[in-house]
Amino acid sequence: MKEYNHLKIEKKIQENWKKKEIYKAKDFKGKKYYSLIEFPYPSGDGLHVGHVRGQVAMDIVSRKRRMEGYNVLYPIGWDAFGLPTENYAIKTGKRPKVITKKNTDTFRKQAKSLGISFDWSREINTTDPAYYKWTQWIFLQFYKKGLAYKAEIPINWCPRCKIGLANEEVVDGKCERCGEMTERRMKNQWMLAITKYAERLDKDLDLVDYPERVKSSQRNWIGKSEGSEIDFKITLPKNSEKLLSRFSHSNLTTDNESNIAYKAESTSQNFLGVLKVFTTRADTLFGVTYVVLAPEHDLVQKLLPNILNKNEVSKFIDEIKKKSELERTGENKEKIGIELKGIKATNPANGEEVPIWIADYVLANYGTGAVMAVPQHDTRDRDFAEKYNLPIIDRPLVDIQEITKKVGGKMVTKFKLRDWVFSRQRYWGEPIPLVNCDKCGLVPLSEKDLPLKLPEVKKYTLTETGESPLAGISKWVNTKCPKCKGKAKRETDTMPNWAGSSWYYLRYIDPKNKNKFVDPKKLNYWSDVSNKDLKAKSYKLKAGPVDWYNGGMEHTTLHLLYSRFWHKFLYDLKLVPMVEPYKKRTSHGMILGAGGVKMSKSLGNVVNPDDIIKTYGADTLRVYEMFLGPFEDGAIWNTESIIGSRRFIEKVWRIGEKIVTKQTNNFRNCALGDKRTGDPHVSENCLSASSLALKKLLHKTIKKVGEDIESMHFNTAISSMMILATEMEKSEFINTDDFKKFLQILAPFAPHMTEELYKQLTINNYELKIKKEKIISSIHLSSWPKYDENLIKDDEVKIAIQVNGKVRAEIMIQVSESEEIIKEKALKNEAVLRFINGAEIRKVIYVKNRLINIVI
RNA sequence: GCCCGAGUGGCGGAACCGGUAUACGCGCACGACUUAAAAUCGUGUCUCGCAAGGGAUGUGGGUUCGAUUCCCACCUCGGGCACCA
Repeated sequence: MKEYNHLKIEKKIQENWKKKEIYKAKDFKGKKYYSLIEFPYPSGDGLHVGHVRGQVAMDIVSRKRRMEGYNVLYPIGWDAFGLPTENYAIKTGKRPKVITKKNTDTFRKQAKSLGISFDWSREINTTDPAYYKWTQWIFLQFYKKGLAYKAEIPINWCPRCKIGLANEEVVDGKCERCGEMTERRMKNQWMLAITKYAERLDKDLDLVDYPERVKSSQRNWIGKSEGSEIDFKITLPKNSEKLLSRFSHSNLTTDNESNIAYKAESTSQNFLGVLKVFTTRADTLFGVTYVVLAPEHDLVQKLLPNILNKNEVSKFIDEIKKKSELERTGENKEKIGIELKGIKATNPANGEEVPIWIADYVLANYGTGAVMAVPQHDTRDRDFAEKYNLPIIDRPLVDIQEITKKVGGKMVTKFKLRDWVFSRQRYWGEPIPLVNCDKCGLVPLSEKDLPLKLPEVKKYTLTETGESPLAGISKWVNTKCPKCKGKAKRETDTMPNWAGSSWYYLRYIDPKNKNKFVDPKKLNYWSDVSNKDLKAKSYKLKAGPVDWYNGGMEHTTLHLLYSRFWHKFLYDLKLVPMVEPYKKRTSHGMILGAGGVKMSKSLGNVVNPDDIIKTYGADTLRVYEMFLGPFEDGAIWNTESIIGSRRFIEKVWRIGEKIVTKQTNNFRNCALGDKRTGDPHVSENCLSASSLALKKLLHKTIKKVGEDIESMHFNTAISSMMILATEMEKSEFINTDDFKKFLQILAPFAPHMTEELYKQLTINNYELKIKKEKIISSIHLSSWPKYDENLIKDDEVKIAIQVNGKVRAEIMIQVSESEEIIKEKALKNEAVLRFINGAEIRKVIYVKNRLINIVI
């Protein structure tokens, strides 16, 4: 045994793992555990230290589960469709497929060099036709159920590049490439009706174990709110003089029968329509002084003939429509609007006629696209009222439910969530598998024609009209209708990069299946659904197949929500057994560069894991990243501190070396066993006080590390192992079995070094030679050590003695000693007496095994 | 503006359920080993004070025998959402 050479050891151990396939998950074998990380986008920059953090954390969990006897599925794949690859292809002329191949090769090599225990036999790639066949297939199921539909919606249009941009490509309202301000333009887009699942996506968060911040962020995004829908009748103004006088003299009663009666009057020939508003504050109905419609509201066009200032209004609407989302909703944007002159709305609560306005601060796609304005209670309405000199009146509040009922409205639930814009005018994505037939209209491809492969193109840039590059390949576009065999054209849009990642966790279960997206039997196994469960149907309102899913906070409202939506849809089609895909979700914080800034190429502060592995080794990098700080928080990278983790690894190595070369006294040489600890190898005689203390410390550490891994407190787990290593190195006597237990709990963190030492120790273990036991193949398949309850209890503890809450002395006590005796001891203590100084003792508080507080 | 999260040494951070604040690591200083250096090991390292002792967990209050922990107000930073009626 020689000096610790991480390069040699790690290479050797990794080759051995590969040969023996020890991380392969086997279907239908024993109790399963499914741990998952978000599969990375294989960018040209290679693996980031941030990826490493998440992969290592779940690797630790997965390794511990294996040692606990679970059949663990810890898979990996590539979320490879996406813009950076496509942009790189445009710039270099290289084929996206080739770029992706190169990048995934790099990522794979890097993950392997980190010693992550992925099951490489299940690797998937979203750009592989064998994979996206099923992405397209699921899309067609959405289509068949009417949940995938086409709609004219506004997109971000860059007037200089003459292309439509995805929201991700618009930065501060400007085109990411040329910096031109983008405009809104109407375009026919594919949509997925996620809003149909809004209620369930909100409610079912109760069924899963997600961090509170993730749940609240999703709930925020879904934006459920309960309110009232109330109708305002629109009429030509009548009795305007009478109304004005009413307005100024009306008393402040809230329960006004004559006002309600007034409602009937308005159903005259002046009636023009009904304006439905949504409000969460129906209680303020008596404070309404005007109503506002979104400029895009359908009713506006219908009312136009009756509006006196229709030219001005039309002009106003045109201007608003041209504006981008940012211009319209940007920060501190001043609200603009225009009154629809010549018509009035009637407040159903008191029959008052109020003016009707349209304004940019009312959104067409939320609620009913119209609001009742109560400047007294709403700051936005107040701003607007002040600007346009609209009345602001104060009226008493009434009961929401009561008033809603009284005015003939109803209580409703609304969501902020909007349907998902599912098409991209891009090349590097899954083609949408439908054709437009002149005769039959939109026709989906049949399953046997899937996958609809992405064709090769010469240019990846968009066409002149802003369509996908696919639109330029007439050979591909012009096809036959699957239904009537007549002429048809393919859809040329592709899916967003969120498509492939919405169901990938299911494919890992059965990655090579050619006939189904996943085999239901395998899915049931990996979801822990037994035949018995199937009969009882008790499993449905649970989450699975994934037991533990770790990923970044940045995916909380997009990927995580989208994949929950797809899963629920598949559940409704009876294709997956449970309503939720992920039982438990955790999120890690970002790793930042020095000074707490994001790592970026332009700042030159990007840390390449390859360099760290080369210099310090994968084990050191793994320990370092886990030791950085609390896993769920962000962390600041500091290359200078890595040395601490390396020292720790080397320290453990030195202890191992000492044992292997027999430079230490080993309890094993003592005969008989130890009755107290039940360890057959340890004799009572050999167990000196110091070595018993070491044994106790070991068992406490086993307990702590086990618990800390479960709660992802990796930093404190490592800290406790550092303490143990220091104590072991100091100790004259080290029990080989005890040291092996230490190696086992360290193994998930530093899998290479511990594997090597474990092997060395096993080979050198003379008892095993005597027993002719088989040499254990890998520490990672050994059993997670159990701690001894008796050994984690202390017989003696140090407690503090406080006088008036201040620590004045410390004493050792036996745990078995009674409270009275301990208090007596404390009151006799010299230092304590000095502070009491004859004063009257009012109270003595004893906290078991902690402290005594004497109040004087 | 709203919703989360967080403020502890020179730095990253510990502290269970309200019970000895500053574990562990980095850095720094000194010492041992060495011809020397590196590595390693040891000692020290919040602050004021010679000491006895006092003061410190963003700030100011409160509850309590006792508060980093609970409550109220405020300040700062990070993240998310943002004209959502």
